[in-house]
Amino acid sequence: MGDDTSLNPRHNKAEVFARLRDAHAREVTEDYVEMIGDLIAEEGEARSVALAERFGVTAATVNNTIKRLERDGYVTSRPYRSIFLTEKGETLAKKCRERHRIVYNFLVSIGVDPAVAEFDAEGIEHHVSEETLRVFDSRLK
Amino acid sequence: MGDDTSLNPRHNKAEVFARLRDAHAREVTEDYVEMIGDLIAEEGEARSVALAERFGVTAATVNNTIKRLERDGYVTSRPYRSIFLTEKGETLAKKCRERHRIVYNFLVSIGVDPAVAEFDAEGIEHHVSEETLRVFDSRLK
DNA sequence: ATAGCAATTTAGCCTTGACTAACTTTAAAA
DNA sequence: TTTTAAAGTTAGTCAAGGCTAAATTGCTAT
Repeated sequence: MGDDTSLNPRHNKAEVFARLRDAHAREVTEDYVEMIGDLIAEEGEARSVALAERFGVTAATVNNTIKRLERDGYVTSRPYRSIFLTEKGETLAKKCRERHRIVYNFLVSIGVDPAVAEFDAEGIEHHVSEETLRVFDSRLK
Repeated sequence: MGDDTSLNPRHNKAEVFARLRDAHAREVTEDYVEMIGDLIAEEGEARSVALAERFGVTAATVNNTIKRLERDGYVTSRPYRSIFLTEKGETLAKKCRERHRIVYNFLVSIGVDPAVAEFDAEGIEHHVSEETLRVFDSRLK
């Protein structure tokens, strides 16, 4: 606040878009830790090949992404071995899973077809603030 | 359908993520045509400097994006002059503005603070399917 | 024990969308 | 009319997130 653009609220959109760009930067990370968590729960371990199949990307792309997640402290991995979540990754995965659940259930509760809700929730979940999430959740009670 | 992954619905997520990636590719385009439309409506013309200020990016970034929008047929522009929407751009802008309005009004209607709703709508609008949008809209009646 | 296949990694390429720095054009003030 | 500031453009860089092709590793069945 205090800059010239804040005088007119109609023109003060830059912050909104800056936060939007931040959200984008986090999306792939969130989707990966969530999926790695799912794979460990469902299949006992998270392998590159399973991530590639579920995201619909190549193994090379998965490899790149896992390196970045490792660099950023969300996962650990050793060459030719499966992938593990760190504490940090585990925490994020849990938060994302819960958020996904709330968004999905909310959409279904207002009458969206479950298949469509699954689709939309995957995109929407990354852009729902804590406050909006609480409103969604309160509507499920 | 018909591929091996479709046998187990839990594992058939690739299509969801492919559509999510498509949505991302369209987001910047949608935000720009919407903003260009707003600027023309509010100020009579859309200049690079105004786009840069409202999105919170540099003039160089705006320039790059406008070139891409021009390549893709959404806008026309001549060097050192203001930017115009084509028919195609106009149509998209109108659709986006309407979608934004519905998402925003829906969030406010369920109790989200207007400032938060403005924030969240900017991210959510790109990930709401036609069907979910209709459900949102029907709830506003 | 090893041959061969599946999984993983590496290398190199592309586009998008961001940046800075330097340059050019336009338009307004002196 | 000239100077100068604002606006726009260009060039070069970077990271993310895709891809293909080729090399390497690990596992399994013979």
